[in-house]
Amino acid sequence: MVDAARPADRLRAQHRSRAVSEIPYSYPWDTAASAVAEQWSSLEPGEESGAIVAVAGRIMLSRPQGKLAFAELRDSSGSVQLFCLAKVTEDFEAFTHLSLGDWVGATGEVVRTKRGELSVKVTSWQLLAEARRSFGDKWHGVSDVETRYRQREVDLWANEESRGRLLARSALIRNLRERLWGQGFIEVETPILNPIAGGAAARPFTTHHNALDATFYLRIAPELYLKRLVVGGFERVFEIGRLFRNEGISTRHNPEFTTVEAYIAYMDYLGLMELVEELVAGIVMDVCGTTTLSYQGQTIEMGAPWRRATMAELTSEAVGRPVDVHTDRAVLAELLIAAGGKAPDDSWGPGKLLAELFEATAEASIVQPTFVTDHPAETSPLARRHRDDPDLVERFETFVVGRELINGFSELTDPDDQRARFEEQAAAHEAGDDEAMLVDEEYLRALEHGLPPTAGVGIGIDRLAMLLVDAANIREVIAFPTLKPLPQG
RNA sequence: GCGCCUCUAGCUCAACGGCAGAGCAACGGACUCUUAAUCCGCAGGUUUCGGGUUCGAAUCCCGAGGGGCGCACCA
Repeated sequence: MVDAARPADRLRAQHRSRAVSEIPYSYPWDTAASAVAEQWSSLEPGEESGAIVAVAGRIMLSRPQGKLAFAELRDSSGSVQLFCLAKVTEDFEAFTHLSLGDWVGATGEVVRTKRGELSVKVTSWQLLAEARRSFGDKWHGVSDVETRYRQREVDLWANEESRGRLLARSALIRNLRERLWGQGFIEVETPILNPIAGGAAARPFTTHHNALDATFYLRIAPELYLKRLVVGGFERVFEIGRLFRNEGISTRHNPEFTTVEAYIAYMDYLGLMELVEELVAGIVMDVCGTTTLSYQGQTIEMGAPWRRATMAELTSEAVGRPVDVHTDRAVLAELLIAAGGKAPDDSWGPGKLLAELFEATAEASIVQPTFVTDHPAETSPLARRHRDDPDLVERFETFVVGRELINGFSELTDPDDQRARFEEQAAAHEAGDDEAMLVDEEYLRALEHGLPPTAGVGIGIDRLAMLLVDAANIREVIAFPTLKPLPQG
């Protein structure tokens, strides 16, 4: 648990506080720990390189030994040993009293010790920060989950795997950006404070702007704004950013989470599926070095192409009889009840029933990346109607290990149809569905200026990161996951 | 929101109705090639909090709080 300084920690601070007044404002380091290992790997035991380097980092282990002292210094690139001698090292006595966790800058010659450890033979060094609190057991690290999430700085200091997970996430986002830039996309930013929370079905967070005396909602999706930018003439746009949904927290859900949404003019959902599987497979290859992932004991093949099947096909397969959006309502409702799904509501049409039936039966059993396509129009108010069936839309969702990872479609460009769909949603909202959308007049006006045929997609970055690093819990790939605030006092 | 589990020193864990302990780190000391160094010494606790049962509670019971997992919610 988080706590004020306990006696042992206070003692530690008192003993060492004298040194803090001498902490410099900068340190002129010139060599990363990993660079020492790479450049002087051929030094023989006992050999001295003649090269003087300055390194900086955190003391992870300290082994003072009389007139000698060894310490492991870690920076963001790796670790290097510091080797001190009373005869050579300035302020040697103080060095032997360093604590685990202290930050130090050190200058000296690169040598390999008699016992074969590549080291910096320190001539001068400086304390850069003292660790007034210990991080815990140098062997076991910190495993308490609450400490790991609430005090991520401690987790990162103590646990190599935690550092690796966040680094992989960073590599993923960088790779994604570079790929999209390379394909002619421009990166944009759209409002997080929205007068209407649109673009998805979810309960929003509410806030208030004092000067305007207006209610705002934290965005639940950037979709509508991004399409307005396409209307404005940006033919390929994307945004990487945080979305906020006021719903339950689970191993797969954090109230604020990160997605990339991308819109491409002149493309439909068929072209988009190809773009998306190539994009994601490429990222996985670059970050992991392979497209074959091991996730929670299962082997996942992320290489393109991915399986494609319609929602009706997969649902039919799962329930053992053919069903689709034209199947009689009563039959679908009965199958849904039999499958133990959500209790059917009288207001639900066959589209909603089919979607629920899919979720209750087929969804969880999809392990390998699969494009589930051709959703009911009823549950997809922003997607364009299917060219072969007006009760369906041209949409896909990608599921991996039973989870929705990606959602995309041919965008609805017709303002009249969009208004009709909004009005259906608003009616449902009126009837008590607080996740249904409202009519967004600003968006409708934008469509009236002309949205060309466009395909759009959203990818859950956190969930993709979970796959890449084999994390069972979304909190492992979020630096500071949402937690219940601790009681005051 | 519901169910099950869990909370002991800075960290990792013992003690399971009978004196609250160990290892690590911290603090003091010895040691001229260490690798989780080794050795000697010292200190560190309202056992998450509040009630109750009992001669006696970290341990059993009730309540509160934090956390984990599952369910629900999440197209």
